[in-house]
Amino acid sequence: MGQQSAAHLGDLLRAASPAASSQHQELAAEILRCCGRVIDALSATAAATSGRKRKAAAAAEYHQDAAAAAGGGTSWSPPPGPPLKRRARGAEATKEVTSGTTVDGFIWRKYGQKDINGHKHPRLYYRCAHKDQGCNATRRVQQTQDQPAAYEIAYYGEHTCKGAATAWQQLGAAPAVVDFGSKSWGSADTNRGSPPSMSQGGWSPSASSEVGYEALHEWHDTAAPDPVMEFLDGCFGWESVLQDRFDFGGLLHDIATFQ
DNA sequence: GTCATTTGACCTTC
DNA sequence: GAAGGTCAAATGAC
Repeated sequence: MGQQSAAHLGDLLRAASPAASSQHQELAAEILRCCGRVIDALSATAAATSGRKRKAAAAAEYHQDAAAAAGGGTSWSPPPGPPLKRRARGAEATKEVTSGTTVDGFIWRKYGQKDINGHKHPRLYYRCAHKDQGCNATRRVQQTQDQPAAYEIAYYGEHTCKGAATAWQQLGAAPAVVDFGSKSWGSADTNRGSPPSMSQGGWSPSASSEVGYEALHEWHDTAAPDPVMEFLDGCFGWESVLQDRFDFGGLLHDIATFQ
């Protein structure tokens, strides 16, 4: 999507000023190159992960088949049939290691806790609070041993609930710039104004991304609207994503979240 | 009274 | 049989 948007930007710049300087052209080309590098890196990461276990490889194979059947899309759903009582060890997951358990925009409900062999701290199990909507997303939180302030979080399944999507829409902004650092933790009726699940550590957006976005908006609100500005309006969020959180684990999760 | 969390039991996988 | 993941009754907070 970023690649297409960058190409679109190049077209708009050419249309806006046919005699545009080579600097503009070079900038658009650079954006396209960046997108290409990101996609290559993500593809390599996915391939490495899927090759670790037979089951993961099988899941990747299913993924590819499903994507092909869907016309090249990248999202997929688990195979049909009754849900497994228990997921296989080493099943596909999106993992990230964070300081704190992070607020990721979803409301999680704890459903279990288990002492794990070789781990000093118990493993915590969460599922999406919108399970009643058929959302089967779960996450597993494990406090690391060597770094007590760090948590290894594994996400399983996709969010199919409406809650997450509508939250973005209601805030009227690109997902990347939603202010999770504020007091608005999900819906008030389900969460009574408290953070979703564990809150130690937490996460708040960097000042640069939040202030930067507002400043850019203020700047461009004063300018005359034109196609280029409309395009940029929809893309400011991407800038803060890449600038603030450019680690592949987090990026993979961001992508899954945005989908 | 309602809802989220806790925790022991049960189920599945290895 | 051990270990990990989930269920569901009990418990506590609001």
